[in-house]
Amino acid sequence: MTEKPSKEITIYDIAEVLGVAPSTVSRALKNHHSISDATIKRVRKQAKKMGYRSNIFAKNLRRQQTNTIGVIVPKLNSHFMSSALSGMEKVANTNGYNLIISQSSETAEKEASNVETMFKSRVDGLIVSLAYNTEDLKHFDQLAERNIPIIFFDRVADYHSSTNIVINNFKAGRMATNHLLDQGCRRIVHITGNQIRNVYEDRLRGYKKALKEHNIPFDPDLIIENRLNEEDGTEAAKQILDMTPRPDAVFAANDVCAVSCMATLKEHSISIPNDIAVVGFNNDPISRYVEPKLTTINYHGEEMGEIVVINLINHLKGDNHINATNTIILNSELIIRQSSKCCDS
Amino acid sequence: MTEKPSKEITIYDIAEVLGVAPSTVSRALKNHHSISDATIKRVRKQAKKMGYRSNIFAKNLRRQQTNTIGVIVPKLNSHFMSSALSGMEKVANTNGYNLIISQSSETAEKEASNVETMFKSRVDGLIVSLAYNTEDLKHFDQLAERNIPIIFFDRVADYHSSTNIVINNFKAGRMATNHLLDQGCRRIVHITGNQIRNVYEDRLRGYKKALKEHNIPFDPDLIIENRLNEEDGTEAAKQILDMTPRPDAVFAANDVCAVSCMATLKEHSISIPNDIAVVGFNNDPISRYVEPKLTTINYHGEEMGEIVVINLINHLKGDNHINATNTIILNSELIIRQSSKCCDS
DNA sequence: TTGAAAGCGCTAACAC
DNA sequence: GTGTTAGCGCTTTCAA
Repeated sequence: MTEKPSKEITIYDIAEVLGVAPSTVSRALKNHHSISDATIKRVRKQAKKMGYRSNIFAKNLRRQQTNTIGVIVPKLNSHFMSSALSGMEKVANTNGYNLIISQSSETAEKEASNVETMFKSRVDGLIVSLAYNTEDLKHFDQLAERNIPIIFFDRVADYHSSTNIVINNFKAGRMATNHLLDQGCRRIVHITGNQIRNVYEDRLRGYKKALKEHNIPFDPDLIIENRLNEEDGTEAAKQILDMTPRPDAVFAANDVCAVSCMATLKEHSISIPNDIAVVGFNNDPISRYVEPKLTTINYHGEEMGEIVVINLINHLKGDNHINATNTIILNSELIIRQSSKCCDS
Repeated sequence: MTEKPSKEITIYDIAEVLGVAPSTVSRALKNHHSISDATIKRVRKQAKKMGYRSNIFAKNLRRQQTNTIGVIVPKLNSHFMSSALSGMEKVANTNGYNLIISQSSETAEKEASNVETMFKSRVDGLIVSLAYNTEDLKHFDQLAERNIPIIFFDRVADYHSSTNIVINNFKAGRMATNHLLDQGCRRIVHITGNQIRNVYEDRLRGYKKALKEHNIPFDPDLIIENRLNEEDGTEAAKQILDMTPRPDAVFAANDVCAVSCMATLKEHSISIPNDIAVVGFNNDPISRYVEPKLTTINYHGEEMGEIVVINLINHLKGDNHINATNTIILNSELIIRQSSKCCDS
C-alpha cells in the first residue's frame, strides 16, 4: 500500500509537497475552522497518500496531555474484573482514550509501584480498585498534588474528593441475609474478607442489620474472615463442620468461595440446601452451574466499568460539576436459585 | 512531600540548581558510565528532592521508541484470556514495558480498528489472538511494513515471519477423543467453532485422527459448528437429543459450551456420564464445580501470557535469532474427571 | 485564510 | 568527566 515503509512521514513532508506551511497542515488535519475546505481536502488526501501518521509523542509533549487512562485492579483474572475491564475498554476506545492496565496482585506494595508507573506514564486520570490489604493511601498523593483525577470503583476509600463508584453492599448483604432468614435459617455463617475493605465491611453490616431485624443476636463465632479464594472456601467448610450446633446457612462474600465451600460440604454428606443453605455474591458464571445452583447477588461488572470511564472522561473534559457527584451507587439484585431454598418452596 | 506541585520539573531545572549541564543530568539519571559517582549521587538526590519525573514523551520523541506493547484479544472476559493477560502484565511490568490492551469483541472489523489504534500509538510490538471470523490479515500490513514485530498466540495464523505461540490442539483433540473411545463411547459428537481458526480446526483433526485409530468411520452429522458460547451449548444439546441413534458422548471445544450443553442434557433426564459422556476444553474453573465434574484439557493461560511477552521483549531487545523460533508449542494435558467415566471405572 | 517561528523536554554526537 | 548544541514532530501565538 504505502510506498515508503521505512521513513516516517511528518507534517513537514506534506507541507513541502503541497507548498504550504507546516502549521497549515497541522490545522487542516484537525479540521480547524480557519482553514479553507479546499486546503483541508488537499492536505488530508496527500497525508493519506503518503501514509502519514501523527506522532502522538510530539503532540503529547506539546500539549501536556496523553489521552491515556491508567487502571489498577487487584486481579485481572476474575469474572467481575475482566467484565469491568471489558466495559472500560469499550468506552475508552470509543472516546479516543487508551487504557494502561495493571494489577496489584492484591498487595499494597505492588499497588504503590503501579501507581508510580502510572504517574511516570503521565496518565490523564487513574481508575483504581484497591488491593486486599491497602490501608495507607499516600501513594496516591503525588497524583492528587498534580490534580490528576482518581476514580475508585468497587473497593473504594475516602480519598480527598475522589469519586467512588460502588454497589450498595450494605443493602445487598442485608438482602442476602434476610432471604436466608425468611427461609427459616437461624444460624447463618458469614464468610467475609478484610474489614478495611468497604465491600466486606458493608456486607457484614448488612448481615448484622438483617439479624437485628429478625431479633436474632449476632454471634461472632459465626463470622469467618479469610481471603475468599478457593482454598479458603474449603477451609471454611471444615470450620463449619466443626461448629456446634451446626449452622443451617452460609452467606459468603463471593461466589468463588461460596462454591468451593459448598463443594466441600457436599463431600461431607451435607445436603444443600436442606442441611445448610448457601448464598454467594457476584453472580459469577460458575454460580449457575454448580449443583444446586447458587443463590447470589448480581453484580453488573461491565456496566460498572463503562460508568467509571464515562465519569472519568467527563471529568477530564471539564464537565466538572466540582464533585457534584462524589459517590455513585449502582443497583444490584438478589438472584434466588436452589442453593437457598430451604424448605417447601 | 513535594514542594512545587504545580510546575513540572525538568532536567534543566535540576541542572541550573546544581550548576551543571542538562546533559550531565540526563546522563546521571541513567547511570551513564562516564559520569562520576559523586555527580550521579548529587543529581539523583536533587531530582528526588525537586519531585522530578522524566517526561517520557520527550524521551520517546527523541528515541523513536515507546516501551509499549499492544495486545489485542477477542474477549477480555473469559477465564483463559484474563489469565493470559495476567501473565503478560506481570512480565511486561517487570521489564519496564507498558501494555495497551484492547478487545476485538470477536469481529474482524473491530480488530482492524484496534490495530489502527495500536499503530497510531506507536507500539513497539503487538500481541494478537485473532477474532472468531478474521480471514484477511492485511490490516496487519502497516505494522509489518514498519518492521514492528507481531506475535500471535492461541488463535494464530501464518503471517510473514511472525512468531506463533500455541498449545498442540491437534494432540489435545486426539487425546480427548481417544479417552472417550477408551471408555467405550462410539458415537461422539464434536462441538467446534469456525474452521478458519487453527484452534478449532486442529482439535477437529485430532478428533478425526482418534476415530481413525479406532477404525470408526467419521460421521459429519456428529459435528456441530457454532460460536461455542453458553446459548450455543444449550442449542447443541437440543440437536443432540434429536439425533438417532442417540450419541453416547460429546467433546466440546471449550468448557463454557460443554457445561451449558451438559446442563441442558441433564434437564432432559440424560444421565452423565452414563447416557452421554462429556469432555470440554480449557480447564475453566467452572469445570471443577459442575456435576459431574467435567473432564477437560488443561490450558496454561498465565504461563502462555508470560512466554508471549518474554518472547516479544527478547525480540525487541535484538536477541533475534532471526526467526530461529517461529512457532512455540506449549504443553497441555487431559484432566480426567467424572463427566467422562462411562462404565465401570 | 495562511505563514513564521518559538518551544515542549529529552538525547546523543561532538567538542573539550 | 562534563558541556554545547541540534534536533525529534507537533501546536500555537502573533503577524500578515
